[in-house]
Amino acid sequence: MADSAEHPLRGFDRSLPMALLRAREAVMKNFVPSLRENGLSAQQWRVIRALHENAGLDITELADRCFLLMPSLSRIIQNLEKRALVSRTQSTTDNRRSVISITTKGKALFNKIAPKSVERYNLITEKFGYGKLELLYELLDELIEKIEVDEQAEQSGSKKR
Amino acid sequence: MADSAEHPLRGFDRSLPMALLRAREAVMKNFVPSLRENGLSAQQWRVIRALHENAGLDITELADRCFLLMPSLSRIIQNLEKRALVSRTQSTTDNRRSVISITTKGKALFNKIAPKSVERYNLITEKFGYGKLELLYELLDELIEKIEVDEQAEQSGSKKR
DNA sequence: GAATTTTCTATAACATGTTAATCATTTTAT
DNA sequence: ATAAAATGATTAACATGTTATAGAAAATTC
Repeated sequence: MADSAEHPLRGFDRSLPMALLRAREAVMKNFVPSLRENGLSAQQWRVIRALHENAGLDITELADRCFLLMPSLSRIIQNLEKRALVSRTQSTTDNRRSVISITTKGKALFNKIAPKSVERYNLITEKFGYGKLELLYELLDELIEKIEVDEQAEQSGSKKR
Repeated sequence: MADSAEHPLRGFDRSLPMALLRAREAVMKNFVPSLRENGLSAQQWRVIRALHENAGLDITELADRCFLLMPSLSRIIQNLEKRALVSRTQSTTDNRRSVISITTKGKALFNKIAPKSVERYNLITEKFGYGKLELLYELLDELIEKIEVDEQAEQSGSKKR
């Protein structure tokens, strides 16, 4: 048996979700102010970035890449559309589908913000160490992988379907 | 010079905030359903836990421990108060201060949920490995530490006060 | 090919995140 | 002691998270 049955509820501010949340907040503090100066939230920035990498995505695809839920993304797109940072066209092959693209204005904003983000990111890499950062990525990926496998096991196991 | 100036904007779904977010979401999926069955959000559960560990906290202290902003916490307490899971009294030494305590009903709910959370946590520990989990904690703590130092340097440096 | 099911998107309703503003109550400065 | 500043908590206003629901259009089944 593993040494996993004797721990009570962890120190709470030392729980895993809390640790991840704190770390994320600490990282975000490096990026949010510069975004805010340019009138963008972190989520809006994610959308802009995704569309800059690959313009012409339908909303479901965009939600997947940005890790946003559809209702949130739906509102975000409406917002960005009003500001003419993105544009929407209807798919010719599927009338349900909207295709979102970044506009010239959106690209300009991206080009204004991106260098600062790179700079911030490099600063973090420098302070924390490249090796440790890579190790952290690996651990996070592995954590996700192991946990998600678990979910599938539960679905095909205890639950129906 | 470190090897930090040559990276363009990272692959995006491979950015550090995104990796931390994904990991956190994956972890939370293990806890949220059981909380939800008992009518609690993750944030409400944090408050209940904090008060179970130490009843009689003022709201600022509670916000700090739960890593919640005051406006959010203010609303959460109002909600929990309506449901009689926590109670509020006025500080005798400082009339601005509210002191929040967990009620008997709140404790009962805690005792109902806590075992399941422990179980879930142990499962994660088992799947991911105790050593890796500890390593992850260390890395996250160190990341936070290094980044926050950076913030202070900026504050006393380029910005005033 | 009509009925059923699935998919894509949007909306509803409520909780939370986030910045700014407000208000009352200390605390500090003078 | 009074004015000024700081603190504890709430509210306002808006964006997002989250689950459920709805609607239209495709895909599937029969």
